[in-house]
Amino acid sequence: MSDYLQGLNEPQLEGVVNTEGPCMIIAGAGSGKTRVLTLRIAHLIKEKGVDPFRILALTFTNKASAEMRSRIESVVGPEARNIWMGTFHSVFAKILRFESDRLGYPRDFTIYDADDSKQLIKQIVKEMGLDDKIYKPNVVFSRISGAKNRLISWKEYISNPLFLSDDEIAKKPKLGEIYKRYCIRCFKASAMDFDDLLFNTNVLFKEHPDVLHKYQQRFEYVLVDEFQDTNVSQYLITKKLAAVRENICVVGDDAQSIYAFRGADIGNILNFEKDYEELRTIKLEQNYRSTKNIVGAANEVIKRNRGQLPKEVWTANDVGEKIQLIKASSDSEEGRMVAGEIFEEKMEKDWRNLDYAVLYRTNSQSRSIEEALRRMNIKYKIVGGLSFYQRKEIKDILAYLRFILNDQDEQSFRRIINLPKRGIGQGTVDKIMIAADERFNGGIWDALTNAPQYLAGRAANAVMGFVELIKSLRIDLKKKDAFEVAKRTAKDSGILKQLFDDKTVEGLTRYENVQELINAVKEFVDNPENEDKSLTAFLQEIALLTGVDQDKDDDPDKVTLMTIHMAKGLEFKHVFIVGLEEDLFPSQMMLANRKDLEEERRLFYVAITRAEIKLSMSYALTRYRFGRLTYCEPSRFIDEIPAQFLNSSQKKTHTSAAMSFSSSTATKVSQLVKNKANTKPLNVSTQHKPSLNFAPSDANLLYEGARVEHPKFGFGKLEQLDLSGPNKRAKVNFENFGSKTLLLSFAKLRLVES
DNA sequence: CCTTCACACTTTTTT
DNA sequence: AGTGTGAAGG
Repeated sequence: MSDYLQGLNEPQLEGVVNTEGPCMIIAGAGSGKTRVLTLRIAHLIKEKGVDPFRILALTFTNKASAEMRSRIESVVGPEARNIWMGTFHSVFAKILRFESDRLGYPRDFTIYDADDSKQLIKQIVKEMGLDDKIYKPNVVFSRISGAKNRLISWKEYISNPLFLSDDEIAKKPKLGEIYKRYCIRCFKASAMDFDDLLFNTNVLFKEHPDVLHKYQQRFEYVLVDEFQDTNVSQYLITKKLAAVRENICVVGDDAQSIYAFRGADIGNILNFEKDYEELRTIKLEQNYRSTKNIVGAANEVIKRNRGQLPKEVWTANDVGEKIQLIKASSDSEEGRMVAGEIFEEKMEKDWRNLDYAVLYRTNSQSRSIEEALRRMNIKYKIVGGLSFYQRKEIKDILAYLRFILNDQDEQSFRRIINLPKRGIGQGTVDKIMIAADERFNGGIWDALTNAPQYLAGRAANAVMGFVELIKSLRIDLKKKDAFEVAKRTAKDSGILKQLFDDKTVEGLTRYENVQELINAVKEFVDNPENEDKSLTAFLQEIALLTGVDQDKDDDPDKVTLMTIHMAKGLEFKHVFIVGLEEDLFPSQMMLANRKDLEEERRLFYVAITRAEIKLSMSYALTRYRFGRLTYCEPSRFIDEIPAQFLNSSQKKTHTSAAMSFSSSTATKVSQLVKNKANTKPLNVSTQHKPSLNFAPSDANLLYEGARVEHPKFGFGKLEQLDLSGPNKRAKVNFENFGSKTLLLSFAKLRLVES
């Protein structure tokens, strides 16, 4: 037996050596999934003599693929570099670029990010004279995205009465038309959005059998990681590619499916069994990561979901510490308690910062944690959130680079045409776009170079200045490498100078960020692992970066802060799950139906199973949301963990959450308010102390004219009640604070019997 | 054409 | 709280 097979358990070994034919590995959390996948590939190369060029391995993040690659390399050597491995999006972007002419796209097509897409949708909605309150970019975008992920083209969409009547009922009858225009505009702009990369790959394979055939021949073995998170579009691509040899291996865990909102279809796992009769199914059930307490708690939580694939995750590890439950009076105290806990435990056990992760449901929760960590001088890093490449100044430079390569890229054009200010306002831009449409067959560049034909002198001159700038940068592109072009772009565009002249702190940071970007291009060009050093390749790479990829870190010893979604696949000695409050986690958006709530529960399961040795969960009784203080109740998820796994001294019963809120919470709240009042002594005397029995009334019981009590503002008369729309409001005239409009979703009002 | 100010809306998660 | 949009005025 080869030495790399040592130490594998029975099913793991089976997963590694049975390389032929369709195979599905259901891998429980922490069961050594990545190990099996990497060794399987290593085995293919080393034992079966498969050419690495003929292996296609698809992962969810670049980080996962980089890690797998290096682990394979440690077994088989540098040959591992030749494996086709990457995210779905990056692998098929590469293929699409190569085959772009088949679809009528230029090789240097632009990849639109979600921002670009929404911006374009906004424009289209406006141009169609529709109400952007009804056709919100986010909603429209997710509808379009959903259609593409299910491989429904705009043509099918607008000719299918089912969708149309759906949209009629949703009072958005024009969605199909928007979808159509959106696709046409993207194509005209020589741009593909994220979903197009998969959608168009499907089109490519469907309409060009010879191309499909080529790749079918090339890839003898197809492997898919995180299979539970693939959507129909992705599944079909892999299925088609593997259709000839059927050497397809998928690895996933239905209990960790957390991307249904993005079109991931858990049905793929179930269908897989139907699609391949000869399917070999392997279950990895032994958890090597976590303590018995953590595994036990996770099992109990996930048991509440229906329709799981039967499996029993167990561990031979120690029982370990019980799960710690932290109750805080406010979000900022939650941060302090978490930071304090880390500080103390680090001293006590001699652990390092990198042993810790703080996980939350929404990015906005990071702030209070950051503040506390900073105050205690604990180094931390935030994974995801606003990434480097999403910063304004960076996107500005990137827009220039994109436009140099693709002068049909409308979104980039709009971004840079007047940046820095060169006297080309909205009116002129509109004229240019109209001229492009009417006189130049949609060609933006032609419209620009012929500006004097239809623009007044001053505006025309400004436009010609811009044209000259782009032209000269383009000449550079032919002669010099991507780094030189990026450097000159930053300089010649005037952006660098503008930032340099801004002597504020933010201005300096922005200036440094742009320098940083130029360095990134340099690194890209200098990196021998990148075969393609073109500017296009660089732009593609950063467009498809995933959140977990971008930690180019000097000092690795940092506490990790991130959303639970980003944490999938990672592990830490001590994990904190913060913000375990109703309406936050589970999110209020996910309470409507069982399916959504179950996805939230799987998310909770993912969070729990990230912990190796210790798990802490926290909730706060008050929290600032939308800039307002709101009152919170502990999450139902806390109750789903049996007491035997919890640190009982802290385990509180909240069978009557409202009651406990009225006593202990109310006093804490008033203390909190007092503390705050110290900085603003004005309020001290007028601050209301809620009644001892204060408990919020059901919003449905409220009526106009009622006498109500608010924990902070005291007594008042309900003057106006607006229950229409999602934001139910009440206008209350308070005795001591005057008239205020309160959102009922936040404000707790008690009906006072008269 | 550009700047400033008031406002509304936001927070679900991401390739 | 923070950002983005639209109106008004310069």
